[in-house]
Amino acid sequence: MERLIRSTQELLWERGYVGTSPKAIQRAADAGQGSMYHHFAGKAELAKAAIERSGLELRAAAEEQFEEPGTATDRITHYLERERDVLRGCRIGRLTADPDVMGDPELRAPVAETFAWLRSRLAEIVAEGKRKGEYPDRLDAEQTAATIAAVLQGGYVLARAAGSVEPFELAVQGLINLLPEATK
Amino acid sequence: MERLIRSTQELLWERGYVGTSPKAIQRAADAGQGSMYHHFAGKAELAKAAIERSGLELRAAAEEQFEEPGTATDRITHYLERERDVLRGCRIGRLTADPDVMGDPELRAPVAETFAWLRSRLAEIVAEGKRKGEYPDRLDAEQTAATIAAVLQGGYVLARAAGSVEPFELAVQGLINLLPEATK
DNA sequence: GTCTATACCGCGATAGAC
DNA sequence: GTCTATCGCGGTATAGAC
Repeated sequence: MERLIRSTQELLWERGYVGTSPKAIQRAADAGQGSMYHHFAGKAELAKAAIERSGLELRAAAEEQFEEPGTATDRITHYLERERDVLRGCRIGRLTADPDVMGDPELRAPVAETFAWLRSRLAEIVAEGKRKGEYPDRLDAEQTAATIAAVLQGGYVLARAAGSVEPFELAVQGLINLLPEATK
Repeated sequence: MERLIRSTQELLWERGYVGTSPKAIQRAADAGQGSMYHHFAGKAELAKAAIERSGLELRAAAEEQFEEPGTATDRITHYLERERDVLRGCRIGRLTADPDVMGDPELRAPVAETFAWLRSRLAEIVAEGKRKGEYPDRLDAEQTAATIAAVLQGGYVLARAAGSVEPFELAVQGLINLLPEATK
């Protein structure tokens, strides 16, 4: 049952919801048909569990960087430059392309919540940077937070399109260079 | 045949490659089975034509903004703020999530080329801004170009996740505010 | 060129045995 | 709880008539 969820997470990441069949999940989890349908009502319910799990993991991984000591830019930079499996893309952001996920409120909710959390967490950090004089007052925390999150998500897209991590790294460095710096 | 391509473009945009069946295309194009397979060897070939077409259209639409008069920031801002069907996402960027597209060199090529073009075109504009003294020398044109493209692609992702254009608009404004300004 | 018929396969789920 | 059998449906393609 744990294996079913983990396998579903992997397959959703790689192939999305539409591209993932119950049979493929069972194969990957080394579980039988009966087992899967005993624990979960169907594909959607299993996907829901997997997406929620992935959302929690994303938050935990991000929070690790956010809690690092240092200035706001330090923490944001840590987060942006964290080691990532860039060419696999974002497990959550990916689902945004899936009409069956976006069309089902149960599946969509964890996706929406994950990004809502991420943006508000980033906004807190930017706001703190403003309070401490690291950033000018005119910098809008919500806007900047959205920009940071977007660069990551878009970086994945560009990298996958190019088949190379380069565009991702360029985009991230480009953003870091644009962030206001008190020290320069 | 023209209708087949157009319908495929629409369906790929909405449902992706995996989620689009030949039958659905035929329905949308009001064409028969035989007609489709007469003109195209199969789903992949038709998709290739549709993706190439969408790539050309994306380039044409972007070039329209890039050719506007004004400073580099003006032109970039025009491009970023152009009216878009944000919640539908990017027709090309979307395909990046599709393993069957990324796995087929024929289908992947037009996706890769479109973004390669976009980034190099944006880099030219940034470079011109540097030459004209609008941007400082230390601004890296390729990095900044990647950042701009990423904000758009990521903005779509965030907007779709939220079910609202707001995050897209925040991300775009956040980026514009981060761009160096000679006039302020 | 376009139509209809046909084929084979895998999807997603249910049923009932063990 | 897990297994196997079975089901109806749609995906993707081919064949041959018109």
